[in-house]
Amino acid sequence: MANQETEAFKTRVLFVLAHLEEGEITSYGELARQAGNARYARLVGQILKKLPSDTHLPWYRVVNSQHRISFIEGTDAYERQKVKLEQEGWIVVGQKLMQKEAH
DNA sequence: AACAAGGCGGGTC
DNA sequence: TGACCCGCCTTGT
Repeated sequence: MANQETEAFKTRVLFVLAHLEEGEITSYGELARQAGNARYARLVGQILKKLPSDTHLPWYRVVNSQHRISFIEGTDAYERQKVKLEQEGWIVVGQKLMQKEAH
């Protein structure tokens, strides 16, 4: 993938991310797909990882395809994401994310 | 230059 | 359900 293309891809990823609404979640693969390259899920992870810690972007609305938080359970990052999601109506059952009201 | 590791995903057994 | 493997691309060493 050419450098220029990579940049464009990143830009689209951030754009899609910025437009996720409260309570909505997506996966790395899905985000990659929406940004135009379904097979760059890993790249999405790297992009999110590099976001500034004070970013306003909803990085926490991105989970993996099994609907699980990708950080290792118990780590700070994991807890931060969990808290954020819980504030938006999600709960962690077992390791899986589920909506609080629906069922 | 070579290799390992990553906030992954899909498929198989 | 869980443990693998394999493809993907970028980054770090």
